[in-house]
Amino acid sequence: MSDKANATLVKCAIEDGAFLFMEKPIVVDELKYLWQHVLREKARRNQEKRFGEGSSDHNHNENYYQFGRQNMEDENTNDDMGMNRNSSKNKLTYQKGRVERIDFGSSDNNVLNQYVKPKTCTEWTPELHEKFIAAVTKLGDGKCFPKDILELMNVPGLTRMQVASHLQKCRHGWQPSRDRRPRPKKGSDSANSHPHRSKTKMYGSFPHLIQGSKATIGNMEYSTHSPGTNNMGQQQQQQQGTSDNNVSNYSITNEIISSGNVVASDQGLQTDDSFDFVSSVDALLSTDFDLQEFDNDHVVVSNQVNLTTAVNPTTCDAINEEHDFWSSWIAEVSRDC
DNA sequence: CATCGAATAT
DNA sequence: GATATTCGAT
Repeated sequence: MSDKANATLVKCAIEDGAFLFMEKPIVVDELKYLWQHVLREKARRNQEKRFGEGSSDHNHNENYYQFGRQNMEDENTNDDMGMNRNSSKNKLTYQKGRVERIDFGSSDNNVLNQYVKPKTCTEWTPELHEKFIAAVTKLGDGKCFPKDILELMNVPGLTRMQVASHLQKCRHGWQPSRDRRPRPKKGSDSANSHPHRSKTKMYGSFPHLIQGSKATIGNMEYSTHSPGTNNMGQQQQQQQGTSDNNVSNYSITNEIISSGNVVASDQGLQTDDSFDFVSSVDALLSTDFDLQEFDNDHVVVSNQVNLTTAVNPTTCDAINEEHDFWSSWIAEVSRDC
């Protein structure tokens, strides 16, 4: 996984033995399809056993075999495929803050949101920042605490940590250093509505702008006065990601296609939105994904999957095993996310 | 025990 | 540079 997903990187990963390259942050919808790759590998190996492995392009796939061995046989003996290991920590490296999306604007985008990869970071748009400023203003100097700000802002999905982070940024860039009260070790507190705050520690201070310093929110510059007069709106929401790579890679793309390993796109695998396990197992039997279109960065698979491989008893067993495992695994994952 | 916020990581 | 996360402090 990487937060960069240009074709060159993907190619390197694949050549190094990766089975599938995923762009971070991972979303559950992409994860749902992972089991198919495991199953396919299993099926492939079953076939290999029966027909002998020295047959064709064994060399070319050396790394690929190793990958399979480590990640499947090992964990089969564990019988939990490693899911119990640091289960809480492991949970997909699916970090809360990273997948959150904040839309306090238009409402009709729920459907669309299912397909759009969440942004990695909260973007403090001018609109968001205005709410922040409003809250901070209302609270006043000495009472600007993330929790209170968060409440006043009343933005669904926004977290206290994010507010705290933003507050910190504003204080750093904006606060005159002279106003910084020292931060001594201990101190008995007595005043204020916040009983546990030391007087000396500079809690809840109002974000101030240093004279001459620049602070940007979204792409607006803010000065000490009237932070509200900006109308840029949110224009540049999500552009980047489509361009930004300098590699011309039709050949690379073709390699990926012909190697048959990678099917990934900006929007996740789009073969089956309903995620039906039974039909997905069938789908697994085919390694002939139909490639419909691609750009420099992505390969998109089509909706139709051809069932070209015959089913045999051995394969069926393998399929059922994997099916059961991934069913529960994904169920668990879904629950926690 | 919640949460603050400077320091640090990403 | 902006945002997220950590971690000792309160």
